[in-house]
Amino acid sequence: MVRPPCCDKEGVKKGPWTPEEDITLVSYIQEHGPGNWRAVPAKTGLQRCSKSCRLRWTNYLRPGIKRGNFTDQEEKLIIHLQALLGNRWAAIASYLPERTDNDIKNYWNTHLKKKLRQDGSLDCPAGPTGQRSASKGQWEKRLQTDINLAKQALSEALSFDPKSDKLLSNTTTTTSSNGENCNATPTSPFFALTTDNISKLLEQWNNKGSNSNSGSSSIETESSGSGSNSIMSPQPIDSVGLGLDYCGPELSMLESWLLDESVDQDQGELYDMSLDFGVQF
DNA sequence: AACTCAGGCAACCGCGACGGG
DNA sequence: ACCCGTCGCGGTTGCCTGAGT
Repeated sequence: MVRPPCCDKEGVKKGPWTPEEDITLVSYIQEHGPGNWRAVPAKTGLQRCSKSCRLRWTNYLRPGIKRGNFTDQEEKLIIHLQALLGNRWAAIASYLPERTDNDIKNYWNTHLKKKLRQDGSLDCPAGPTGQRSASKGQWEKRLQTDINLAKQALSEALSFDPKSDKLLSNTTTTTSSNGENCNATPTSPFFALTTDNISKLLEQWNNKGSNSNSGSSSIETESSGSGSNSIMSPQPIDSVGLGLDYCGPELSMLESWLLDESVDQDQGELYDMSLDFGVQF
């Protein structure tokens, strides 16, 4: 059975989004929250398929997306998570809540691949899938190496340096792609600033948000009317005043394991630090 | 100034997973 | 248990822009 493409209908627009379409989509999501993408084109009158709407929101319009250059720490984290997880960009993106999986994927394909190749550290397809041909012993050996590298990178990437790492400083609460609360640097280039209209629209949104969430500013979402979408309900985690809100998902078995191992290897400071950030294991 | 080419990025496509009926 | 609709993800494409000639 061949499934027809979802966007194969007549009258479904493709290609770059216009500022007007962005405004329409943002307005709708502001009112109803993200989700039920199937209904979005019908309810908004947008000549776009549901997938296109979702993609536009998650990759471009969603609050909290940080655009622009990747920091060294982000880069390190991506490199080693890629070594560990392979091309599971969504999983990798969950560690970088301000970046979209598409952004990370693009950055990997356009910058890091090249860089690693030049360094000679990308001599074979990265990730577990690229190592299937190796003998089991070799594969395990390499996997262990990758794991160790990933642990080290995670440790480095989570090291808090307020001077050098803007990612971790002076953050503002907003939301991540997975619906968890996260932060955007107020100074970072904002999303969808293609027109003043969008800027104004979002400003209004923010103002409305600040009415219901005291102490917040700049880019920030508000609770949706229904309250059914957690993505619209900022809940800052930062309780220690470090200026860092860990906004990714709760640490998975992977991180727990990595961090446990780090402790075993006399890297207890990472564990301590993570506790400082209010991260639960 | 005009043209070519390569890089970067937004968007699309297709497949698999998942949940409801 | 099965079917169908929807969503999410990863791979790929194609357009735009800036650098080089």
